[in-house]
Amino acid sequence: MEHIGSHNKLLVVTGPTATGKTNFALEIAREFQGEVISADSRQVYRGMDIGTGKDGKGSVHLYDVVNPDEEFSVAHFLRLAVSLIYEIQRKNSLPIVVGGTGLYIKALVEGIDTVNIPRNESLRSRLANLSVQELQQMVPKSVLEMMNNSDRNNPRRLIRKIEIMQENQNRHIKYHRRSFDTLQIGLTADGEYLLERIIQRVMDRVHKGIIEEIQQLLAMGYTWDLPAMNTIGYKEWKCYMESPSDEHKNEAIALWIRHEIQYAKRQLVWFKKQQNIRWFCINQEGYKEDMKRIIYMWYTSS
RNA sequence: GCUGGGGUGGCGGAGUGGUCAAUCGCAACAGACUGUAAAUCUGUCGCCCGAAAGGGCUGCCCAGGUUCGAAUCCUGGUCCCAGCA
Repeated sequence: MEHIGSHNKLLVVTGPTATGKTNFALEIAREFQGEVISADSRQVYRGMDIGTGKDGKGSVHLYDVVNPDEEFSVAHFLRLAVSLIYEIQRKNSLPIVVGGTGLYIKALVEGIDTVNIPRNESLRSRLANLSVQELQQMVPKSVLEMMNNSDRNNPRRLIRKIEIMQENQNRHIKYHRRSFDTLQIGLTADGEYLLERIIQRVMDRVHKGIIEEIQQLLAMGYTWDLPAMNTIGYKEWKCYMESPSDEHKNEAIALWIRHEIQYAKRQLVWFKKQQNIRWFCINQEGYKEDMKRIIYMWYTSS
């Protein structure tokens, strides 16, 4: 399992939505003999293609790995991605992880301590209807004090904390960071330009048939309360699906665009704190050549 | 033209004499984030001074009035909506 030299290289392409990450990654894959792995929490769902923008379907790993009513999380991503990376490296190819799900990328690059502690369904169902205050009372003061204010008020985080505490200590096996020789490329764009691209892309997806895609998902029995359906590009259509009209359609599109913009901003907040990402602005002349130069230098170094 | 309803902060929408710079939702802005992360959560959100506590100013269509005190009551104006003509 030892990887040396160019055999343990890992290229990561990340950044906010609508910056052309996937297409760029596919281009690099062709030029550098690599394989693309998606690091996207929504592209894993089968049947959700248009709304999640699965470019290069057929030549990207980790698209379509579960059905929309199945569970998926960073832990699943990590297991799948790590074994794929090893496999690709073994073939002497370059693994290229591309995606905007910041947590997934971070988990892959920096490791994540408690991944080995799985969900405890019975515990979760017991806690499901408790209020934030009740949940807070279940975690020790010392732990609570270590949490920041927003986490302390976040039921999901509290439940996870409780879940972790319930596990016995020996399950606390830390996830050891794989020591990949990693280069992280970040793609971004000026505010104005990013907005234009987002709007353009939403309209494209409407034309490509997002409505039909959702109708199909609903026909297959998937419901609006699934986490998968709580996805930008899908959730906005609930009202329209229940009573189709031009008005509802326009509302859905407007909402979708807004959510997409908000999402991009949230991503940027996250990325601002991530170290070791080499950023490139896509509305700058020659950015692609610069990136390729950097990648080439890294790729050929030992 | 008559009758009824209504005009509140960027928007939607509470409030019907004091505890109201005005619940709440949305938007906006700032931020958090280690098994739902395209998710979830936090803070700010009239203007000015202040790190904060706090203080000052303007304010619920407009103009007057009643009252110790009005977004809330009265009068007039104006605009919108519904019903009747």
